[in-house]
Amino acid sequence: MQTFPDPVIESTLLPPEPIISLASSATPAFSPLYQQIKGLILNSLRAGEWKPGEMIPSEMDLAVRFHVSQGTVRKAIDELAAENLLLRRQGKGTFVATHAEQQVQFRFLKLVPDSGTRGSEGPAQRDIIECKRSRATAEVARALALRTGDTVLQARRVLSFGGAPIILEDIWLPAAPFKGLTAEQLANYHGPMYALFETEFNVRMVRAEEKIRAIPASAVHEQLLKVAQGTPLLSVERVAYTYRDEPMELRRGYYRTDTHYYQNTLG
Amino acid sequence: MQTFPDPVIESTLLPPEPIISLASSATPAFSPLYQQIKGLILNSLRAGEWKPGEMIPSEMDLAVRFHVSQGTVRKAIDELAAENLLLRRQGKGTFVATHAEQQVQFRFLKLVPDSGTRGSEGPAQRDIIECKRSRATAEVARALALRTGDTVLQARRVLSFGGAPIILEDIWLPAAPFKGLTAEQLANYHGPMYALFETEFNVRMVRAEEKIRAIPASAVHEQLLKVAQGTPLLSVERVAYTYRDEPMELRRGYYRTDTHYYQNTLG
DNA sequence: CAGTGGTCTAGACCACTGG
DNA sequence: CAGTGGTCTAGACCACTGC
Repeated sequence: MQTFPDPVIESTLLPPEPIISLASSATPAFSPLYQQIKGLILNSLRAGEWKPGEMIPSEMDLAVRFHVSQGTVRKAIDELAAENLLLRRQGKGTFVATHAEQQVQFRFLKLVPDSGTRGSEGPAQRDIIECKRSRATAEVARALALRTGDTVLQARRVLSFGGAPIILEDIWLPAAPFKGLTAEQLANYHGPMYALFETEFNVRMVRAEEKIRAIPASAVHEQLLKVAQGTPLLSVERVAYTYRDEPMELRRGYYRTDTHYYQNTLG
Repeated sequence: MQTFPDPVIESTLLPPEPIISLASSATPAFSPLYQQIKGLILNSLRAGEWKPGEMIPSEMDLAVRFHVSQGTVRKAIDELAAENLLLRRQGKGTFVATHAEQQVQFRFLKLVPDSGTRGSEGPAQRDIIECKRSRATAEVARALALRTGDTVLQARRVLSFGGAPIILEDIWLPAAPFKGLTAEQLANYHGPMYALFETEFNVRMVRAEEKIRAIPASAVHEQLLKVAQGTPLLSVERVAYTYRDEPMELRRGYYRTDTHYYQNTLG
């Protein structure tokens, strides 16, 4: 800011924003203005001020609101867009990213068929095998930052592509943030789960960590994935995080890799 | 540029650069100036004007050289840095990224131990098992954009962590770009391969694609990785690319995942 | 202290979208 | 056509590094 006045938030119709400053004194941790703006936008996203799929205010509007230049807002949005939290569309506006869009339907699914491309096998078929409320084991509790014995929602489903069962998934969700979600609801829902979470519970999965191993198929796998016991399967354990970096889902997937492979790009 | 003169390259000590312009007429494909600058910097990298680890000219110097503003050069460098081709260090300069740095030693190796962190097991031990010149099979040729029967360098090695053999790797390199590399040289080299490629052959691996599957251990795996035949292993097939997006290495890795796992982050 | 990258502003104009 | 994001410039100052 230098010779310019500190950006300060005037009272508006919206809840007041924190006062922003460069804190030009000998601060131990210097934080650039655009990072603070990024934080403010993130707060609005967390608070649900703009919902997934909606358009956020224009760069100029935000610049006025935060009392900074358009360029500073722009840099903040740039980073949020790079993290896939926002989506810029030239000539239209900037939108809150969502899992409901067809294009990014399978952004978190890295399994592709040996021949053809992602989706060339037609739409995925999702069959819920089992769905119940249960208690978190120590392992599940650790992954979801819960206490052992806390209530969790548990589901098991099979994903089929081109008619063949390819993936078996066990899913654990903390019960609290998904209050009102019944086992029946889950069992009867056949769309992408992350889209359901967004629209019904204002829970958006933003980032995930996967641990991948090779394991032998068990009797359960034999039955549900139609592979012989002992057949090597890809075990993909995923913990998905929200805007707040809270773990919100544990998912253990078992992938058949005789006709598909897990694709990864190293940059 | 608008009312400013087109940026044009004057004759310098360096080879002349292409003339840059915004091509403001009704061009079918509009390319912003900073993208063109990015391309010019990339060309210099490809040509080896600045070698891995070296510092490139300052933003101001490049702005003068390309007849654009510092901000435009900055945006070009920003993208190259985001792609891990350049490395910015505040107060020092911008450097050509390299695999020789300790910090990014294992940027392409995503296997981590169940307990502890990457490198907590001490330095990796690399044992070359076999190393020879051979002919590209159809499969290898396809992956490396060669013709079947072209000469390739082939190596097999075992990586051990904490004394235990964890990874078996088969590596194929096209012979032409690595002219002068002998099987003996490879066999006696025990550092990170990508660092050797940079310093000795001006070949820098920039990006890689991996296909991951679960496969049963064979007799070879039993012998070299000390696992029972049939034990599920992670099969990681990697094709690594250079600045020019040419495939320069095919690597088939077999990972034990009983004590380690493949870690991946989904953004 | 000079030199580097990093931040911030202000203003102009371009490219794209939709009514 | 107005409104949006996208590009480009010029200039000022800040933060960090090493001599």
